[in-house]
Amino acid sequence: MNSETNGYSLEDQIGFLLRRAHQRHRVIFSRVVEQRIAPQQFAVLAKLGSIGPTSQNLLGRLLAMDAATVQGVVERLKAQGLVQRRRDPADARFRIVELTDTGTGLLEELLPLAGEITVETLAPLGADDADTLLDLLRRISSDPQ
Amino acid sequence: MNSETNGYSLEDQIGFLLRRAHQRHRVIFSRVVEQRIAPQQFAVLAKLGSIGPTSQNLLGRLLAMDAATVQGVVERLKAQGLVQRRRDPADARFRIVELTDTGTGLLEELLPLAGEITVETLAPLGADDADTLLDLLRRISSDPQ
DNA sequence: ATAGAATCGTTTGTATACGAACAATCTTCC
DNA sequence: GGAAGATTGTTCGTATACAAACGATTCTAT
Repeated sequence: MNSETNGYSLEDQIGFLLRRAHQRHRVIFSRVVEQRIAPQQFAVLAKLGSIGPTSQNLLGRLLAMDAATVQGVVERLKAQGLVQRRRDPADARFRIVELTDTGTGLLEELLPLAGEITVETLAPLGADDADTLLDLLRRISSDPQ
Repeated sequence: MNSETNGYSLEDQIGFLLRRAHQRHRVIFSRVVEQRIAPQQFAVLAKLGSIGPTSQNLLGRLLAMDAATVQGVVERLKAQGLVQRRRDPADARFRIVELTDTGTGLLEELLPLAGEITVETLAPLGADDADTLLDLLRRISSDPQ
């Protein structure tokens, strides 16, 4: 089996291209925020900043993160003192996650940089193509049937 | 700070959309191959199938994987008996990775399914839009400056 | 020939991701 | 009011991903 005997080209598969694009994004993210925070950790801070204190599970759903994954992300944020957790008095199952003052401070510092990350990642494209790409990605970002 | 006081929308950021699209792809991949192999493990098998025995590092470069990452992927493939490793007699630094018969067999079984994964992932789009998406992704998949 | 640079691969530490099993809690519904 | 079922969050196991430090080996320039 070799390249002559099959027509499969890894480099043309959507999975490979998504992975590459994501890699590029991570590098840019990391550089722009100067390694001060990891991407998903920032996503949690941003979401908390826009909707306020929330249960961990809802947070996960809003950010498209697995319950086990949010757990880890929130845990790491807590270890850095950026968020805190408390039980919901009305329902002891819930754990309300909220920004600390430190977390709010960092978020306010980083928010202005966030748009820059998308712009830089899309830099090889013109404005129209960039919009098209975002639109097409939105259309395939729904859950599979 | 809340949604009224800042114009940042996480859901419109390229990183979030790439992540979501990648998630969708993983789910489809996993279902189509019936959990018989992980995505990057399949990528290694496919690459070995098309170019033959290769050093681990070159394999990584061709697949856009970090040296440490390929190491792990190859290790797991080896544990399953799908590839084997030997030293390059000409240069003792290199470790040549090659498919075993079992690995070749599995690859031949799965290759026909591979195209299906891309097709299903792109299913929400028409043929033209799908081509456009692949093209746009290719253009932002290069390494950042 | 040899010191210094470069390359290859490994290991360690950190950060996602997700399936599966589980305890605690809450809701439903008889 | 109590059993059955649903929901929330945790833990465990596995699979990427990548930075950084490292040992072994090879190359390069003198």
